[in-house]
Amino acid sequence: MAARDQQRAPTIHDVAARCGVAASTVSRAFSRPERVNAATRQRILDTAEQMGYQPNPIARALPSGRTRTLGLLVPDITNPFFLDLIRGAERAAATAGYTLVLADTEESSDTETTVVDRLAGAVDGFVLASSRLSDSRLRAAYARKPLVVVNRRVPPVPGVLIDSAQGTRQAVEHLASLGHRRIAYLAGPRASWSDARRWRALQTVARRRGLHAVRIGPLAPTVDAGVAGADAVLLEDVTAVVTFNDLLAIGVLRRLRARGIDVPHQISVVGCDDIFGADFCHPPLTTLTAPIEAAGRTAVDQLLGLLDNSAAPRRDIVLPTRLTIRDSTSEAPTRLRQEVTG
Amino acid sequence: MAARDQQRAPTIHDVAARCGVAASTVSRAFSRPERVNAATRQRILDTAEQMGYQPNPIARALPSGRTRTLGLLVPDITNPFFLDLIRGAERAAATAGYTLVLADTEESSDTETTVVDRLAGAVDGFVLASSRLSDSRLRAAYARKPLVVVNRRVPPVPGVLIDSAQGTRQAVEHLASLGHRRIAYLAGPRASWSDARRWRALQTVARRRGLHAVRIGPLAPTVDAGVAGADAVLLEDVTAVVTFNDLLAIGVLRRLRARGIDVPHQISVVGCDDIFGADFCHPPLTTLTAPIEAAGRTAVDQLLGLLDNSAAPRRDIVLPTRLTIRDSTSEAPTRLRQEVTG
DNA sequence: GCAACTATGGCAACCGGTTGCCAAACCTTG
DNA sequence: CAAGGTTTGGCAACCGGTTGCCATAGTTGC
Repeated sequence: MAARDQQRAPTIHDVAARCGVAASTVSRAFSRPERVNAATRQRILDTAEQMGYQPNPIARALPSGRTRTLGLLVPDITNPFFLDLIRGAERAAATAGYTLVLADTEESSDTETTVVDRLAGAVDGFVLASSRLSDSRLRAAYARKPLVVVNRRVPPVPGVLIDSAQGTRQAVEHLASLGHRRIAYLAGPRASWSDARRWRALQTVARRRGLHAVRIGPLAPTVDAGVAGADAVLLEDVTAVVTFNDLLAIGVLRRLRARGIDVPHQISVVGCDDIFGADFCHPPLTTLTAPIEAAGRTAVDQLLGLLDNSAAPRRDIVLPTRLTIRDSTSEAPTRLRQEVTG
Repeated sequence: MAARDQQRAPTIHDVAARCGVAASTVSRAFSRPERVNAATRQRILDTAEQMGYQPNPIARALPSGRTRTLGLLVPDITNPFFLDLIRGAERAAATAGYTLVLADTEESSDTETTVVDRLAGAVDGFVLASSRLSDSRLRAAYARKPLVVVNRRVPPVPGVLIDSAQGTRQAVEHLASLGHRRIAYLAGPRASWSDARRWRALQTVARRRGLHAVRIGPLAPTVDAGVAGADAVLLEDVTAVVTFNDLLAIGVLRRLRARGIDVPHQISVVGCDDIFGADFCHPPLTTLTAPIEAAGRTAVDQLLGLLDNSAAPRRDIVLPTRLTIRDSTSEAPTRLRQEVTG
């Protein structure tokens, strides 16, 4: 079976020859029906069908400069958070007849730059999720190509933001009403916009409710980091932990369990995102449910809007989170010291 | 900020003009360094660098017919199994300097055909994971384009197979040694190659060990189907369930828990794949660990091998699974009837 | 019956690279 | 110094479509 003999795909010229017309007529039969006689057109369409003609997207893209392809860059495919994001983006792209190119930037700003440069000529625009690029580099990229960022705020680059501030408020009030007085926040990556937002929201509500809040981190947004973070939490005199994301929370649950600490009765844990698994880990995780798939979808829709620049001057789109209460939170233990510090 | 003014990217001609050479010389400066004077070449490279020239991948692909892009089609992005597969494929593609196009075929053979047709001109080859295409359609596609299938055996199309037969044998022997005599198999989709393999392996070992095995299904490979399947399991007089995949197993765990049935002491559960979450569900799942990411990587490597048809006539690559014992299996309950039937 | 208009299809340039072929310039060598 | 060989760079065709412009034929109106 040596060399595979790819039979060359029929081109517009093959169809034209078979029909006895010019290639341009065949082209128009597809793209400008009104410019060609109905009978001729039908004949061309029939022959094309019969020959199995498929327009070559590459050749089509060259003159027009439009590939009907979108690039989605994520810092780490490994993270299930991005699974939902990819899913939403893929759905939206497919619906619009666009193709999605997926790339992992490996949490590296340099890799991200390289990939953007390499792909720039091959896609009509980018969705950069949790970009590690600096603001200025993002703006520079935006000047070259249509671009939407997810979970970054870099005007004038349009962004889709999952805002956990509101959800965080709910989470802290939930904890407060359960009698918790001292809580820890397990922070995410230093550069994360979401992390900053969440910590600020948490602090604000904690102050208003008279709770004491300590920040631990920054940490990588992974299960392993959560395992390590749990030990740090135990050094603090707290009865509840709020984590940057569910991966961290799951790591915390695992470690606390290994150390024989009962969740939620000794320590309550609140995650963020409600990723796959948050509902069946042990105990099922109280978490901030984030519309991740919607974010992916929205980002692509925004990008498509940018592409036909018909669209009005756009602003960031903020999607809210909400608290989902499961079994990893309960009343604060009474046996621990709980003097209110302020 | 009305219409975005995309500054046109510099082309080979712009660089050529700036250097006072012909475009072809610039092209050769990149692709055939030995065909151009070292000094000239350096001058060109410098100007290109300074002008921010990036070769246009589309234009490059047109004459060569090679896009350095691979298409990965999965039946359902929602399934975390494919997350690992995507990850492996993306890594392998990136390593080889290839770009990955991702598409969801929505479990539909027609969608899959459409997507393959649409993408055929834009990619150098396909990886079809758990394809829903018929054998003949797969062979037809293979005649048109380099192609690798995952978890399908359709000679002469090269395949990467995660073979759970060996692992299934281990799983059944594990259950047998724990005293289980009657086990149920929760089957996956009807068209699944893996499902057929597993059921056959399970039956064979069961017979040899004098166990009774019943098959329940076919079922969709989802958590919800597992929830429903659990009830069917309870109608059978069994002490253990082996499921087609972890999603089903997680559904079973959830349902049994809801019905107050203790896993593993009343019923043992064995999953398959060891997806994200299998280690932290409750109880942590005994499962067949499948090298999913390796499968994605291998499939892409196979495909790349096909592309420089240097490669020798290739055969299917079979990757083994192995049993990972966690806490969802234990000794068979003694209070249940256990007469050996057979 | 002729001018003016419309419908239809072909020609050729173009998108941005790649590459076969040729020619000029330079280098060897006897 | 001439003959032959080697370097080096330019020209032009090509990949497979799209599209502006023109020509022809057919239609309409007066």
